[in-house]
Amino acid sequence: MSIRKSRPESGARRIRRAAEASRENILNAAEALLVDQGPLALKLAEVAAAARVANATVLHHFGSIDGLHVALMERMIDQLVANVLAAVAAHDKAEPPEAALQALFDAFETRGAARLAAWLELTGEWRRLTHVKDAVHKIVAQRAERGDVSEALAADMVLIRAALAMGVGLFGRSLAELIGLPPGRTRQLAAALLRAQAAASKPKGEA
Amino acid sequence: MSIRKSRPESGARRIRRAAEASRENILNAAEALLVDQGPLALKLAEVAAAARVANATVLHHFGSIDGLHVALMERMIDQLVANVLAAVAAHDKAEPPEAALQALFDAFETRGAARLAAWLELTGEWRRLTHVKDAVHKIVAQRAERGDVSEALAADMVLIRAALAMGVGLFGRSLAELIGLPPGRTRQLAAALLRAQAAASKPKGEA
DNA sequence: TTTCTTATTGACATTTTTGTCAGTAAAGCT
DNA sequence: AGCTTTACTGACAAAAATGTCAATAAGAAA
Repeated sequence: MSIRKSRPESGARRIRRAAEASRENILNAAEALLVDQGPLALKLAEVAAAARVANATVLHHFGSIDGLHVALMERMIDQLVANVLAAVAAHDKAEPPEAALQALFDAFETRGAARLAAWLELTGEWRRLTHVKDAVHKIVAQRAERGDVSEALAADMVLIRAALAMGVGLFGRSLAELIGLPPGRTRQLAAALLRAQAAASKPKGEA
Repeated sequence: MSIRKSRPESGARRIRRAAEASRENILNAAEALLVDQGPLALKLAEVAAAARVANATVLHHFGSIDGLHVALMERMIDQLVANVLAAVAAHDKAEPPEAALQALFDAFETRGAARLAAWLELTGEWRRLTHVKDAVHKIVAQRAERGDVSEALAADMVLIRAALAMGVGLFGRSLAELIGLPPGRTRQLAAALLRAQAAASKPKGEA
């Protein structure tokens, strides 16, 4: 009477990946969930279902649901930082401000980077991720170097642009929809804002 | 043996409020939790404890935890809208742009209005709250009227300013802290940005 | 093939969170 | 005072979410 069923009898043959590949698979599913359903969708069962593995598999690889959260945050932060650095690097080259601005906004809007940031802020989790602080400093340093400006000015630039880009990336689409304007309108306006400032700072530089 | 304890015997005398006052009390506690611990802290038990009532009392007044969430969102939205409208109204009077800008940023930063917005965005809940759409239209209309500009221009102004103010309100403090600048720096820079634009739009108006 | 490692899983256990209900008591009314 | 209404509560039930574990099986190595 205490005999376990010896065969799963579910037709699907079991998939076995390398540990790293499996982690990637799960993180991809989790990221997709976060991006288009919000942080509340990051339940163990939902992630497992989206990744098409058993709940226990997720726990096997990440230890706990919190472990998954942290791993996901770190991966997304790394992606975001790489994109932002690329945007900054692109800034000094051909010097078409448009392209660099687009790249910057893209970095914060694609794949829910802004949503990640919002999540980090709401939960206060970013304080525990050393990732974040290092990344920010790296960006400031690179902007100072590439843009050939003082550290202080670079810090200001990063600060205001990041705040603006996050606001646009997180709320831009929804706000435009609410007001009845096309989805890309917010980005246009934001870019115009930065251009106006750049133009004004040529005669006399502030911020 | 099936006798219930007939006396609660807990020394504290039971507090009985008018229904409306009780709802307010609970909403206040919930709002405080949301603001300084994030949406994840909005559990039934935590809210009840913060409001110093029993779990069942919360359910009695709001039906379910979701009911509480909706009620809280609506109340916070109303507060935010009132503040923004006041800021817009203040704009045409004495015409010190500084004061109006400060009021605008205050509206999005105080009492976690920006955090509310982020929560609404992340969960997608704002689509179900007719509150939001009405409020936005009211703001656009009032800006067009008070600022004596076209509807289209007013819409653009509201769009970009809201996005900026939300970005600043939500991430401003944390970003400044990360970069190593004083907490109010983000607001200063944002105000400077808007001023630069206003200056540039005098000769030829765009956005 | 046989052996070995370990990714994978279902069944189960535990914890957390939400919801129900009958009974209690505080305030207004007659 | 008694009566009525209903805010309030503890005890309990139900549901949801997380975590444990022993058994299974896929792939690589021997």
